[in-house]
Amino acid sequence: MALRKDAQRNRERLVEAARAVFAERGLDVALDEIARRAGVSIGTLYNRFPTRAELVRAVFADRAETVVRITEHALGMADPWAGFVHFVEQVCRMLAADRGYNDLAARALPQATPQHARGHELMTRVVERAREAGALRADFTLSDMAFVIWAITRTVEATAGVEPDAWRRHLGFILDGLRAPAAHPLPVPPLTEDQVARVMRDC
Amino acid sequence: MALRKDAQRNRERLVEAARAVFAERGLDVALDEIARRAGVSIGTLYNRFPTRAELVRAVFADRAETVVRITEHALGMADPWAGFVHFVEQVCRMLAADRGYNDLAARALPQATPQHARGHELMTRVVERAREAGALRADFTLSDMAFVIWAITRTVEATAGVEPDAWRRHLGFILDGLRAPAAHPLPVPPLTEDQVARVMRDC
DNA sequence: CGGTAACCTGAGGGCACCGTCAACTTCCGG
DNA sequence: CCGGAAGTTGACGGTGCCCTCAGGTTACCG
Repeated sequence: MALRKDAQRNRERLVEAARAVFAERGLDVALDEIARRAGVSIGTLYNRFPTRAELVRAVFADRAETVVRITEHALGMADPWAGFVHFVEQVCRMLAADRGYNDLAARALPQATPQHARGHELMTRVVERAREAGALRADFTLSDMAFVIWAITRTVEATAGVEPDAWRRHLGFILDGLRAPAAHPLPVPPLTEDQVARVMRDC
Repeated sequence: MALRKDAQRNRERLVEAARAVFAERGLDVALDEIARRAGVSIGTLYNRFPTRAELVRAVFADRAETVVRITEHALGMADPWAGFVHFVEQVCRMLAADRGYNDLAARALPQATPQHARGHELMTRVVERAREAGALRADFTLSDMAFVIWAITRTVEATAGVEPDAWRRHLGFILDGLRAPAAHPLPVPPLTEDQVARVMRDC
């Protein structure tokens, strides 16, 4: 059962307005501001998206695909380390460009979506390829990517208004710690898949 | 003009209650919960601390001194790098132990206080000593400490409920990126003192 | 002991946001 | 063109927190 034509149009307007408002004000804006910006009543917003999470999911659905494209490009690069760096840099660029996406990543990381499985698999490949080439330190696991993203997320939050490129410096330090020759023994094992899932579930 | 005896007692109760509540629930708890926990009315809380920031300052005033002690201990260590690591580790331990302090560091870092000047000077010495010994990378500045703190802050926030020691692993990666031999050219200059100040002022 | 200034109290108005729903409007198939 | 299903509207009650202030209470000085 498809949506009626006007309902479909309103839905698109809402997503578009939400995209803009989330991007500039973050994920916690009042919903009625989004409705107003979409030229639609607050009731309609709740009709289409009974919960804030559903609206967020609709707005950022395409991001998962973007991440997939980034990983594919990374895997196409000759140098595995360069591919890894490209991947991380591009994802961080997305964070810096959109306060809403930054908020999202700070809480739930890539968020489970249809493409999530594919993105997860490709990310794994990017990481493993760099590790097996001996460029990425051997004790780095996929779940450690969370640390990288979280870290940049906070720096973006803090510095966006003062020096929007500061995260690049921060990422420079991080990457230098991930190269194989830099590795020193770590005091604690990585988070398990299960723990990562639980962290994300706790919103 | 000193406070009346009962007022002084209430003040202490409030700070004590706030310390506990901030620690377990973060800096954004409702103020009336603190008043209730202190066995005092909300009006009294506002009498003593007209603004939330003043209460926060009172609660965490002693932390500045703790940081000073940590730096002094760090400077007493024979190995400059070990001193630097000790300093960073201890500060991060404080973040992990207190959700309120973690929140505070995420926003304003050490917060300007009386001891701030001394703490700032000692921190500078810890950093410079490690750098001049050739252990800490040469392009690391004091303002880059913000990245370290911010990063851990976020990881603590995300993982405190699932794996309270996860930050130690994250810090391991970070420290490996700060050793001199790990250094690769950074794409962007450090934040200036002025920029750091502005970041902190924006709450 | 007063008497006064300092202090405490907690009900209440304000505000911002949430989420609902009965009445109204629009679409669309027949 | 019409009837009903689908969709829209926005006022409204609910919630949680903020902050104030008039009236009652307590400490302290002489």
